[in-house]
Amino acid sequence: MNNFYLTTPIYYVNAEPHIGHAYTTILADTMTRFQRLRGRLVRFQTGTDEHGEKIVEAAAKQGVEPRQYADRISHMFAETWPGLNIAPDNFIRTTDSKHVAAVQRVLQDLYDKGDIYFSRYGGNYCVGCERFYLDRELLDGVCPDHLTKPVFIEEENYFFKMSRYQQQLLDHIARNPSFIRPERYRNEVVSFLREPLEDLCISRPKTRLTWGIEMPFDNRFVTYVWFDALMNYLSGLDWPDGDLYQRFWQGPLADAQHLIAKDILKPHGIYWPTMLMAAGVPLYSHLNVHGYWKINDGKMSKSVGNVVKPLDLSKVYGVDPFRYFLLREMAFGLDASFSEELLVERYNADLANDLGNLFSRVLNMLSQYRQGVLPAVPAQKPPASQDLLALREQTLAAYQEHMQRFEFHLALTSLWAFISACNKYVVANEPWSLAKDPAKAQQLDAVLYDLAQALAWITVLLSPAMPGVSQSMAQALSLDINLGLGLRGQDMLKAGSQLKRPDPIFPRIESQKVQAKAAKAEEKTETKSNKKAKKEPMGPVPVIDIDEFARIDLRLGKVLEACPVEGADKLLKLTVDLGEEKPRTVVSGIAKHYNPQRLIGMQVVVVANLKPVVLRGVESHGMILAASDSDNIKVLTLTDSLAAGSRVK
RNA sequence: GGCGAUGUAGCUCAGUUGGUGAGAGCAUACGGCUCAUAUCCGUAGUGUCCGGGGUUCAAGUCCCUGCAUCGCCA
Repeated sequence: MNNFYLTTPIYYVNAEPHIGHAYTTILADTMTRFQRLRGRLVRFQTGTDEHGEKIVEAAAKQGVEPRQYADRISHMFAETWPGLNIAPDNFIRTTDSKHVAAVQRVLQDLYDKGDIYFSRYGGNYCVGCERFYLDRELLDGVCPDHLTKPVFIEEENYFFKMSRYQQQLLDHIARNPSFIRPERYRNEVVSFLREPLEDLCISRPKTRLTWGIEMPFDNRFVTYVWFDALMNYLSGLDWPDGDLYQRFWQGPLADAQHLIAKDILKPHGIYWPTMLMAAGVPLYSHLNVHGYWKINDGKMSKSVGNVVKPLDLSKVYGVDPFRYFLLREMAFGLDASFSEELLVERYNADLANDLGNLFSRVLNMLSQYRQGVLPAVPAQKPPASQDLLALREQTLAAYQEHMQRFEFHLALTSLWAFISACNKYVVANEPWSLAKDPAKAQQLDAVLYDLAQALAWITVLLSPAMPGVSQSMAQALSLDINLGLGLRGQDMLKAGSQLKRPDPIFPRIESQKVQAKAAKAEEKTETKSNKKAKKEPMGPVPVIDIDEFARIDLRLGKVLEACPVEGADKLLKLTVDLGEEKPRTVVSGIAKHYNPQRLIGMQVVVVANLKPVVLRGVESHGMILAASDSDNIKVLTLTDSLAAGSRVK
């Protein structure tokens, strides 16, 4: 079982990516990074589901073809993932020709085999719901959702003989208790399977729907939802003949798993396995099911929610802390609440205080007492050293066990117990006291050695959840994170290597600031209606400390291009080199005071970590500093020249 | 309406097959340290284990019922 295949659902393109999509995909990314760390061959697939009536409607609303519409939203999904440090190996679309071919192939096979049949049936059809209702489902003869009377429609369609595989599936689940996990979801499926299954309607006549995959044996119909959507897991592996299919699904080393949210349990826990049985394809090994994020919880959504969507919080607090929060806060399988407040709490307690501070204090002591050079392997270890090592091994075992079961929150909890033990280890040994007594130099060496090795080890175990941050941690430690040695419990840092003392990796978020932020947002929405009211009087500016100032990333930039913004008399669109891969676009309100030509080549100071904003249709990534009095605006510049991107403070 | 899940300290959750005083983290209060991002370490509390009824020597843990929240209903 060395080849690990993990999929997310393919996301329906009737909505833009939101926190639910992000959560599933971040979990999958974390899991696949973990499996890679263990040395397994890994394939991680996500993608988009693009057919169906809703897409036709949505496209029509925007006056475009379904294909065009699907392209646009699908790209939106594909482009969201790298921004969240998510790196899928494959992005599949149900409009891909190879997917269409695979769907038609399986439909033809099952039709030939007699598992798909044609049948006429009549029923109460609710136009609003686009579905048929059984008599017992109706409320006093009307649709329970729309409260309208359904129309009786008689229609012919194709059906999949799902009922034929019901018992076989029950047997399979009985033999493989963790086929569907956590347990609660297996129970749900099993209890559903105790009732007789009805066959699955898998087609729509083209008179009602054309945006779909045509039935290979009847061109009057397209296939509806299930075969189209679920088959992506196989078509993405070039089923039936591809090497990938062999390696990741059918072969003896294959371990294929799905990850879904609980709302699509039935299609994945019942339809999909029975479809696989019918097609003679082996079943996946595990269906992993997670819960829902409740967003409208507490004040946050009211005060800040208008301004900040959950996904935008990743930009405010950092992608990796955002990932950590999602992984740690939700007990896998259960529902959880999402709010900015909870995110900040988690960030400060776990990341800033426990981990960030440990990292900082250890590297700082190494730097102060040993010039950042890692001491040699100590001949004599302090008594608590063995305990720390034992805990490390214990933690490693627990961490791996939980990760294998998708219990991310427990894996991280166990890692944090070790981080906490490291902090206790510092206090117990008091390196600052040892440093004052030259006779205790060896003891000090031993303590620092243990702590540095612990940090390296933490860095590795953290890397699946926080790939970006652990990369910079590794850099400070001169650690090659890709060695994967962390999982073997050995010391990874070489004695004598030079460690750096980095800036705080998780600067603490001041809660007062958060409150102030929320208050500001509230104020903003309130004053929006009476915009004209007044300009804010310049009251006394509150005193801030150096840390607060340090949160503003000021950089030296060189203006490459400058031109007016159409339809705005005050704005200039500037292209500024900040020493990054690509120059940035920055919009500045100085058009009345500067001729664009004069700005080109000028060195300016840019607020580099300002939240991007769209001004007159131009997206601005930063702000140019300028001084102004009642009549004039003057851009800040340098009399000498320095490299673009230099830090200003 | 049908099926299912959940309801344990202010918050988020653990509590194995019913059995020694009901736990953890965060938040709160107090004390200690000073290497560190006003961080870390230690100590302290609080709970009609959703309500009601039942089984049992013994129930947060099993049964019935009510309430609340959530999901699914092809």
